Parts: sequence; structure tokens; C-alpha cells
Amino acid sequence: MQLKDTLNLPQTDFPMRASLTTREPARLAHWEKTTLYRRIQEKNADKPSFILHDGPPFTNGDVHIGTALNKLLKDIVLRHKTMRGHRTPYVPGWDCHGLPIEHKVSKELREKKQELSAAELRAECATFSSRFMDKQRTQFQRLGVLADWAREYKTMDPAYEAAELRAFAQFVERGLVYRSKKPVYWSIPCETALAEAEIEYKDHVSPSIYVKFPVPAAEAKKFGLPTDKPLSIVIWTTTPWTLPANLAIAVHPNVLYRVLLGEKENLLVAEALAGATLTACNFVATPGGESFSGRKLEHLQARHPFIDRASPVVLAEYVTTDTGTGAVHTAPGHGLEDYQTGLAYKLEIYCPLDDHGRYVNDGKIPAELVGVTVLESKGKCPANDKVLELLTARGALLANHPYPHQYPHCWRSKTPVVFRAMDQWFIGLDKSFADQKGHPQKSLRALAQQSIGAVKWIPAGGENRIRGAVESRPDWCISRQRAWGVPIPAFFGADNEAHLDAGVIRALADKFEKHGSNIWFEQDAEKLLEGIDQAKHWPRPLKKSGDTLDVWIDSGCSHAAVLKRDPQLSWPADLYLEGSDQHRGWFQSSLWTALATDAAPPYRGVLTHGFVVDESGRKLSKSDGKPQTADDYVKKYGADLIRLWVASEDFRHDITLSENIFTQISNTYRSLRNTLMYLLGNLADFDPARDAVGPEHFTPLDKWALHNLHSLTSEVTAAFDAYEYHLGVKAIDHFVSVTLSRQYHDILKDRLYTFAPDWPERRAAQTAMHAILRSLLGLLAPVLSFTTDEAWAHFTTRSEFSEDSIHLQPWPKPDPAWAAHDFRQAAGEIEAILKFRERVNEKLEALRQEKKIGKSLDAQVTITGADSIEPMSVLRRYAGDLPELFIVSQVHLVAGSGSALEISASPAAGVRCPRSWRWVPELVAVDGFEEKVSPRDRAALLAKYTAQKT
RNA sequence: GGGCUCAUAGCUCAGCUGGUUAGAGCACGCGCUUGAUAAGCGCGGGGUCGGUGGUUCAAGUCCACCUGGGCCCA
Repeated sequence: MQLKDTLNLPQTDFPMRASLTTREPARLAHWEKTTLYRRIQEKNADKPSFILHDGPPFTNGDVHIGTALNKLLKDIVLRHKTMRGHRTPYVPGWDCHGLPIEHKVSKELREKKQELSAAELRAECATFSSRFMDKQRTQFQRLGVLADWAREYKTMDPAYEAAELRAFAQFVERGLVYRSKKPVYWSIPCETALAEAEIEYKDHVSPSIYVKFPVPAAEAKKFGLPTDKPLSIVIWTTTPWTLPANLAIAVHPNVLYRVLLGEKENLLVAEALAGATLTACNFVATPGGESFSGRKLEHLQARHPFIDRASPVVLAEYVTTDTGTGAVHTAPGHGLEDYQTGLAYKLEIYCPLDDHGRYVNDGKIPAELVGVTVLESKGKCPANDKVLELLTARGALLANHPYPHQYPHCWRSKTPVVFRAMDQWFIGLDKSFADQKGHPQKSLRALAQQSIGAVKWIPAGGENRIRGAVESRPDWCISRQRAWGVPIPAFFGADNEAHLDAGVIRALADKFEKHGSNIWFEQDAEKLLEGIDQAKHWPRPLKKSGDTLDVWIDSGCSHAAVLKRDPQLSWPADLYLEGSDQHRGWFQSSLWTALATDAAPPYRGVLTHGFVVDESGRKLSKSDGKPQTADDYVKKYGADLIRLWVASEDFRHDITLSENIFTQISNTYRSLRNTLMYLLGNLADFDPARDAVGPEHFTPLDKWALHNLHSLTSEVTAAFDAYEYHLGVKAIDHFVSVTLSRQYHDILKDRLYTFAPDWPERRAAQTAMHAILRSLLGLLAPVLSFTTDEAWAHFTTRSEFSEDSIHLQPWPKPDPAWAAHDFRQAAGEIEAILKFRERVNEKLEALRQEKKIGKSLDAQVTITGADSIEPMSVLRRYAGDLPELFIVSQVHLVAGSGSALEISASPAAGVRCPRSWRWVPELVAVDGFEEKVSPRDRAALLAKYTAQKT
């Protein structure tokens, strides 16, 4: 027998090569077969629950790497909470409705030249949504996301829609829903409202005109403006047809405005634009003229140029001095900013256009304009022409130049779109109401402001962010002129008066629950209202509404539709975990709906993460051709690497993704895997029940290792409990690569390999290693869920798969003894010695460079100095252990008188034992072996082979 | 333009309430080992802490401004 064959070398089938992309699917199948999710839930059935409520991803594409990041964080959180002893039912969800899907589907249909009814279009959308749900589900599962996929929720499920309508009924019942106008993009040929996504910006030439708004002398006097000649405020616009709807002139409070003194009249414009205006209008002004800040002009009542009404000066921050005159024509019914200003100044949201883009006869529109269309055809806009005629006739037009710019066009009809105020449904955020217990509430907004403080926001900045969003947002516009959504169950009478009633909504919710919301599109109003008593007294005939609810109502009601309805779950959730963009999205929509229904937030805590960016810190964009989907990365690296990436970065800020980073993550992974393999290999002949030894057999080094394990476990536990996974992973990485690989494991080789298998010192090392492996697998399980499970099977059953799983184990709990006095003291002393070893290594390295030694065992070390110099006294106490700890053959401690310890190294003395490679004074013979070995190796050989024989 | 937020070695991160020559792991370079071997060990070279100015005896750490990035608004 060769001496090498007498060593106890590591043995394990746990492969060094991970081959994640092939091994992971097999493990997924194994988990599926052994019903892992269900067993986890059953195991913790009587534990306190931790409910993470899943924010539903949108079902319009493959899982993006950013979505994967989000889902993996949720999975890591839940696996950790599970191990910490919580019941963690996880019901994933899907957000199915919405414009992007409707958009894609109608585009496909249009290419096939298919014209579909709303109901048919919706069926196509549902199919589309289902298709991507299936794809995404598979992709999430591949990442190792453990969930109750059989109970997943979908916003297009009839039961979900019904729950949503019931929640909406509560808004209605509390008087929070009202109807008001708001400008939307409108395509005249298509007679439909458009969303941002349906707009194309194209080059377009508009008339750009300068228009005088006269200031009556009395007003001028009141504001200290000159009254010697007629005075006008000059506005500039590229949409003359909106002038009939002008209700105000906006100026910037901090911009200076100047009176330009002309021969016959005076003009008021922004000082910074005076020159440009004079040139454009060919107006000659004499020097002089006073300046006023815009703020001073507020409430000045100018007159409309061709309609008999005032056009007051209002203040707006968005006014710029880039173009125009600094005085902005404001028509609240025809622009979003104008609309906001209109709301602020309580102006009418005035829009005198019908669905065909024609001026209506409302008694205010000049007779010559009534019936004229604003729709442009062949470069001619009749409304513009008529308005220009009117202005010219009144002498109000100072200039008119063609103006090329980008203008929004309808993607379908290719015509310029118009901004047009339409009746919309809103939720009033500042209305007082009585909550479900009858308690009066000042407003949803007030309630939100006070309840936000009760939620734990992680990171803390999230609270500021949602406060800002809640405080500044306008009333919630909840109606959409779309088909793919939950219909707004409103009805209109002959005079277009709206009927919206909580009772009717609930009755309709029952119908939806049974038949699906498609019945809204398939049945007429009478049929829909059949059997609903609350609608009996409504006048007839009735028309049903064509609008759907904002999709944020859909997902915003998930806490009601899911948490409250699923008996396994509970309300409120312990945690919502989404990207930081959801402060203005789901976190907020969920908050509003919960406040309306329950007067409390639907979550106790909200955790947010940043966005995936590339190596230069820029957002991932499709155009630079980098892989975007989770599958791209899974196929290349495997799920555990992606999981390790997620857990290695501080996700509270931006998360960098690059090849380079995956190379780094792979290295970390390999190092972790190798260490697991080493532990498994060295525990091959170790059965804890038979071979474990008591703490009295631990060497100080073993105690040091276990003490470090104790610290590590505490550190990782604290980090994971605080959702700071990257700190935990860093600590583990450090422990594995330094404490174990470089120190403990390296030093231990002599003991593990050359001692007789049963010698207590060797069993002590294995006892410690067993505890270390058990803990490491537990600490890593939430992150490396595949690899730790694989190692667990090898650990417990010496096979690749086992019925049992690391994910069924409790979170590692260190033995308190490892932190007790004797462990702590041993750990401190060993730490000092290992620190000192670095200085020894420098000497050994010098010797190595001189080619005098190869491995450190070929050397001997002499340390000279007084006991009073640290750590000489410790070294003396450990004199017998130093060769082992330094991994050298001899260590000599010599008394000395210098001020520092002196270290010298030289080739070891004596003869080299061919078995343990240590240099000893002499070698001895062993029966059955040709070569002589050291006395200790002889004893080991005898012990090993005698024991085997008996 | 506004709100929130980030900026420490090539990469990922530490650095508490301001106080010794700014740390770790990985990567990199040079060696060793070949009994963890598509592994392991040793040594080493890398940072004017995004920039400028200020407060202070003392600033990566506090303040202001600037530059660049991210999310959300406008």
C-alpha cells in the first residue's frame, strides 16, 4: 500500500462543478414532486404568519431582469422568514388589464385588418394576458421562486373584478367619486381618446401668432400701469383655434414684465422677450417703460380679444422666457398645464368642442365659429383660419408666422391630435367623508398623511417620498376611455346625467362574479340592470358608460381582493416589496383604496429597491442590445448566480448588472461551493451520532472556529432580519474565504488527513466542521436555494436528492457555549497567533523566493524576544501548537532582550516524513510499509489498520 | 424645472454619533503546492474617499454649491 492511500483524504460525490443550468431544472422537478412548498407551509402552520403581498407584474412580456430582481428579493425574504419560524403563504399575482396590452393586441389585429367589437377585443386581450402569465410563471419558477402558484390571483378574474367593484362601491357610497372635466388627447377622425402611448410626435407647421389682450384703463390704473395710451398684454400661441376657450393669461411670478411704449399703444410682455417680440411684431417702441414682477400682475383683468369676457392674469411656475412673450394664453379645457392652473384658480374647465372637433353653440362662441371644425385637412385648419380672421378684424393680431415644430399626431389616423376636456370620473382626495365605522374623516389625503407615519418604510427615505407624492397629487382621475379594463358601472340618462350608485354597483359585482365583466360589453343597459332594485327609479332610457377604471384601481384593490378573501392570508400585509417607482404607483393606489374601505393602510411595512443599471450606472435600454430578460441570464449563469447577485448588492439603491459583475459573482460562488465540498469531503467518515466529541476535546483552534461561527451567525441573522442581505453575504464570503479556507481548513489538513480516523483530535475537528457546515447551509439557503439544497442532500443522505430539504430546516442558532468564556478566551489567543502568523509568513515567503523551501512545512521558525513583548507570552503558552498553527515543522521560542520580537525562518531540521511531510528528528519503521515514517504517523497507521481489522 | 436618492481601490461593499498612516473580499501581478487540483496556500501592487468652497484644533464622515447617475413628477 502506498502511504498516500493511508491518508484520510476528502471524499464526496458533491461535484466541484456546479453545472447550474442543467442541475437546477432537475432540482425544481424534485421540489415539485416532493411538494416542497406545501410541506413548508404545513410545517409552519401554527407559527405566527408573515404575509408578503405580491405586487402583480404586468402580463405583457417576458420577465425582465428587473422584475426577476424583485421576485427574487421576495423569495429570499420569504425563505428567510420561513426558516425564522413564520408561516409564509405566498400568493403571487398578475396585473392583466391596461393600455399596453390593448395597444399591442389592437396593433396585431389592425395588421390583420380585423375590426373587432369591444367584447371581441377584450377576449383577444385576455388570451394575450394568459399567454404571458404562463410564460412568466415558468420563468419565475425557473428562478426558484417558491409560491402557491395554484392560488395565484389575476386582476381579470371575475371574482377579482367583483371584489374591485365592491371596493369601488365604497368610494361611491362615501361620496368620494365625482364627475368633472379633464383634458385628454382626442383623435377627431377616430372619435376616441388617446393615451400617451398612442401618440406620435411628427414635424408640423403651425401658425405662431402674437395676440393682444386689451387691458381696460381702469384695470391699468389699479395696477399702476400707464393709461396714456391703450394697453394690451401680448400672448403668443401656435394653436389659434384654442383662443375661443381662453380663460386666463399665465405669467411667471418671478419674471419681470415691461411696458413697451409705442406710438399709438403700449404693450406688456416679459422683459427678456421684449426684443424678440418687437422684431416679430414689427413694433416700434420708444425707450423707457416700467417693469413689474409677474407676481404684481396677478388678478389683473384683461379682456378676451373677440369674446366679451375677462381674461385674468394668473401665476404659473411653468411659464418660461424661451419663446413667446412670457404671457401664456391659458385654456384650461385644452392643455394639461392650463388645466392645473385652471384648478388652482377655480376657472371653468371650458371646452366648446364636440366629438367631431366642431365648435358648439353654447351662446359664448361667436356665431361665425359655430360648427367650424378644428380638424386639419390638407394643411388647412378651418378653425385657425376663422379665428385669425376674427383677430384681424378686431385688430388684435400683431403677427402671424409659420412655425415648424414637433406636434402630437394620432398614430392611427395620422392627424394632429387635440387636447380636449372631457367628462371624467374622479376620486376626491380632499373631501370629508364618514368611514366604515361612521367616524367622520377630514379627507382621504388627511388620513393618508396621518397613517403614513404608522408604516415602516425601508429605506426610511421612502416615507418622504410617498408623503411628497400624496401631498402634491391632484384628485385621482379614475376613468379611461378604453376597452381592456374593468368597466365603470355608470349609466347616463337622456340629458347625459350620470347615475352611479353603490347598491347598483354591488348588484353588478355579483353579476360580474358569476358571468365575468364581459357581460357589460355584451348586454345593453336594460339587461344589465335587470333585477337590480336600486336602479328601478332611474329615468329611462339609460345608456351604459363606455369607460373603464384606471388600472391602478385594479391593482390598488388587491389587498381587498386577495388578502381579505383568501383564508390563508390576512389583512393588512406585513410587507409590500417593490421598486421605488411604486411610491407613486401601487403603494399609493393601495393606500387610497384601503383608506376608503378600512381607514388604515393595507401594509405594516414597505420595502423598496432600486433599478437595474449597466456598468456605467445608466439604465438598461433595449437599444444597446444587452440582454434584458431573466431567461437570458438564467440560461447563461443559472438561477443561483442571479440570486447571489441580487443578494450581493445593496438593492436600496441602483443595482449594477454587467458581465464583469457576473464574473465576480461566479468567483464568489465557486469559492463558496468549494468550501462546501471540502466540508462535505472531510465529513465523509463522520457520523455525528457515533463520532461527535464533547467540547473538552476541542483544541483552542476548534474553539476559535466555533466562536467565529457564533459571531458570523449573529451577524448574518441581524443583517438578514434588517433586509441587508448584502452585508450578510459579505460576512459569509469573508468567513468562508478567510476564516475557513485560508485559516481553519488549511491548518486542519494535517489533523484531518494524517491522524488516525478515530483520534479525538480529528473527531473534534470534524465535530466543529459538522456544526459549521450545518450553519453555513442554513445561512445560505435563502440565497443559494438550489446549491444549499443539493449540499444538504449530500450532507444528510450522501446522495444528490433527498426527501428532506434545507428549506425545511430552522434558521441556524449558534450554541451559546461557543460564546462562553473559555471559547472567547481561546478565540482571542488564537486570533492573536494567527495575526502574528502573517509576520511569520513574510519570512517564509522570503525563504520561498530564495528557493530554499517550497511549502511552509519545509521550514522551521525561530522567534526571539522577551515574554513582555506581545504576543510572546501567548506564543509560549501555545508553544506545542505553534507548528500546527503556522503549518511549519518546528517553532523555537528563544528568550531575548530586543525591543521587538525577532522572527527568523530557515529550512526545517531533521528528516521529512514521507506521509505527513513534516520534518522530524527521526523516522521509524512500520510493519507492512517499506518507507519509514514519523513516530506520530506510525501510531496513526497502527491505530487505523489495527482498528479496521478488529 | 421640482421631489426623493446615489457617487469610497478594476468590481461588490465596510467605514457608528467627525479624531491614529482609509479597510475587506474578489479581480490583478509574482511565487509555492499538486494529498480540496477547471482547486488550495503565500506575498505584493492598487484609492488626493465625484469636484469646489466652507465650519472645525481635526472631515470620507457636518454645511453650501457644482458635476454625473437613478426613480418619480412637471
